[in-house]
Amino acid sequence: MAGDTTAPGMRLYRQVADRVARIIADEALKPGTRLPPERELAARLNVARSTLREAMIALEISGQVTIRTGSGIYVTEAAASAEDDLGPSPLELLDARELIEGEIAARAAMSIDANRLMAIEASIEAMAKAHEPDTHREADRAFHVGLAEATRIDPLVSIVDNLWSQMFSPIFERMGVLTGLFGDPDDTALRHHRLILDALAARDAELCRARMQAHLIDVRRVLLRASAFSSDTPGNS
Amino acid sequence: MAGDTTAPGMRLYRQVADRVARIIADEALKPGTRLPPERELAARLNVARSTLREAMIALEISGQVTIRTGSGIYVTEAAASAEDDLGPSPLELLDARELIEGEIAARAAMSIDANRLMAIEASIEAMAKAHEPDTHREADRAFHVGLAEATRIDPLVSIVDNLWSQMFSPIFERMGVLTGLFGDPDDTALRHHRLILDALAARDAELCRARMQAHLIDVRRVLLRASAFSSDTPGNS
DNA sequence: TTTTCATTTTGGCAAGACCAATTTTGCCCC
DNA sequence: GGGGCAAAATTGGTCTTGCCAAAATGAAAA
Repeated sequence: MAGDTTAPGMRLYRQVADRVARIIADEALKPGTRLPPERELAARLNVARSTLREAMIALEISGQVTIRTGSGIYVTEAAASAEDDLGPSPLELLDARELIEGEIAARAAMSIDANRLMAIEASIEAMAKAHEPDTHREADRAFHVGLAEATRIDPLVSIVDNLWSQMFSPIFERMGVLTGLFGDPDDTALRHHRLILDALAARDAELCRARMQAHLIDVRRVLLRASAFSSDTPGNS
Repeated sequence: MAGDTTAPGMRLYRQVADRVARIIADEALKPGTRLPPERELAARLNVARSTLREAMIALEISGQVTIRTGSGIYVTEAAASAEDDLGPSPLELLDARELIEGEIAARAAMSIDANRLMAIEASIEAMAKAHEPDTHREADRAFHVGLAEATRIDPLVSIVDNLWSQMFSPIFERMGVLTGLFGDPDDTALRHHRLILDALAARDAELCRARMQAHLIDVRRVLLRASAFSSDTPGNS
């Protein structure tokens, strides 16, 4: 995978933006460093200045560089670490999820309605029938997000959704954990989801919280076991 | 030129991007709608095509439009609601904060070290000495974020930080609530922060949670009182 | 009606020119 | 030598023109 970073079909300004971003990362340019002038960069990358310019605007919008009229283009803080940002460690994410989703489960038990209950049940069935990791994972996500939706507190939905997305950051993928979670022999996750659903239907907030926490602790167990096959420890950095 | 929406000092491509975004919002263009061709748009807005092009790339990067070579520029889903997206209602955000920050406080009580404790104490002192709303608000933020940091769970820091940022979305500002919070006669928030600090120093998790929740409930009270002066009710859409 | 293909439309990219903000340079004066 | 100031060089900002390639269009052919 040492090959090109960008597909040849992609528009030039994107390829250029990627290349410049890579230069920043590779040469470990400190925040505040000034990039070569547009004209020079354009010449070096064999593109017109207009194209180079579009690329820089793309980088500016995504917060990687700051353009100062008449002065130059400077790399920002975000850019320096953009490349090797592995995100929070999976275990840390699980810490956060245990703390938050436990409460969400409890709250959901009190505020859930029939429709949400059905939606969550549907996600469980979908997970049971899933033949591929992707489908399985998506159903899993639907369950946890659905629980957040049941609280009727929108910000919580975003938070759970975000935490979930981060679970599949590069480092996590590299550990091959998703397959580990999917390949769990008797699908403990599925069993746990069903247990939570029962508690939810019974409107038992305490039980919900406890079972959700137990579920996430088990995810941690699977996670640790899966990462044992990897040479790296899952600890951050 | 007609009354511009954006400051004249801003670079043209940004002004153009804003104007196009406003057109999309004003005319309520549905996702999938095709915008006029670049040449035509450029002419209508009195800018060069290259500039119009930079603006469209900015919009593309920020996910508001999709550009298809040889076909046209189409508005995406995100764009349609971008303009009138007031974000979650403040009360909803408080719901989320009560649920999450209560647990964070409890957890912080168990994992905080001397340094974090000092940092949090510093934020309280800063808030006490604050003469302007901005300074006061910043110290307030430092307190809540500091608490999250004390848990040593990074994702929680991001979450608290985000929730805090959203508290000051357009709708919230419009309600003049920040001044309301700042102008609180005897600064109840400051008193509450001190109480939480005490519980934190005593490593009393339960007390921490309770006091944090009490604090946020009080914030809600102030919030509601402040919004009473507004014609709009703070309820979500 | 369906298919094919030339035409038109639309975005993609390049090159050159000039303007405006900023930075640098060099000179004058103290 | 040091400080201040103005010209010059540097650098991003914008416009214009030109041509190419992909996609959509519509007429002609099957």
